[in-house]
Amino acid sequence: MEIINQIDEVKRCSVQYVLALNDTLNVINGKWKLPIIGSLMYGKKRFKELERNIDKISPRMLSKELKDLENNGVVERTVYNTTPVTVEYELTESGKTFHSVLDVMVEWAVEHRERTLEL
Amino acid sequence: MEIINQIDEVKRCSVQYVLALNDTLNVINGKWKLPIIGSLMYGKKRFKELERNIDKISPRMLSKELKDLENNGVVERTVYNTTPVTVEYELTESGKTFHSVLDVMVEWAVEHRERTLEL
DNA sequence: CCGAATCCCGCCTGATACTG
DNA sequence: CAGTATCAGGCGGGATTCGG
Repeated sequence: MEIINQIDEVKRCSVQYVLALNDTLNVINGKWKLPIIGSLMYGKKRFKELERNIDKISPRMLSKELKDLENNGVVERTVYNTTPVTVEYELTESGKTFHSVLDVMVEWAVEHRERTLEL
Repeated sequence: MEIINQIDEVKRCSVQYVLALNDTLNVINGKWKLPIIGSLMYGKKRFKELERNIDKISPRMLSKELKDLENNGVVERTVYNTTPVTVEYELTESGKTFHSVLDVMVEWAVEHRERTLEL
């Protein structure tokens, strides 16, 4: 058991660990990434729909954040040749599984609150 | 199964969920929180030790971030009446369990890389 | 409709110096 | 040692305008 913990600590210390952690942080960072992901959890949406769904976001920010998420492989963008053009955004498979990360974050916070209030 | 997923979605939509998520985000945000937590994972440390351990952090930032983490119940501060004063920082119980959140973030990132490279 | 380009501001952060 | 004080710079992000 002791040796197991040491192995885990080594793993946690590795460069790979830190790099992977950064990947996840990049999906989270900024003010709008999570609201966008949250909105897309319910299915594909168009640009304007997202803009309406997410409170107070400007098209500039929405565009920038969507591009980030696309580069990170979390969101997929599809353009349809209609006039005017229609663009749809949806979560990739990885994007869909991201809720598991969020769930753990929430779980920790809830337990943390209980532990903190106990004092 | 379908009904279960709906319950989960409702849960994820609730105000409580978002608030808890924010709690966790506050523990993560900024450039220095995770390095500090990581450094304290190996045991209690004094201010100067942390400053030496964490690359390029200024005392100003270290002080501020430690104060944040203390307010969030993740770090505990102990002052000893020596001359000159000795101050030790250590993770609270919640702080120690936080690695479980980090592990899940890393796990997601690793799987995400595999899925993305497959294409 | 779907953005790109531009301008601008606040605050977060870094650097440096100083105190109990 | 363990921080605080002060100033300056950069960058995230808001507002607005314009183009395909």
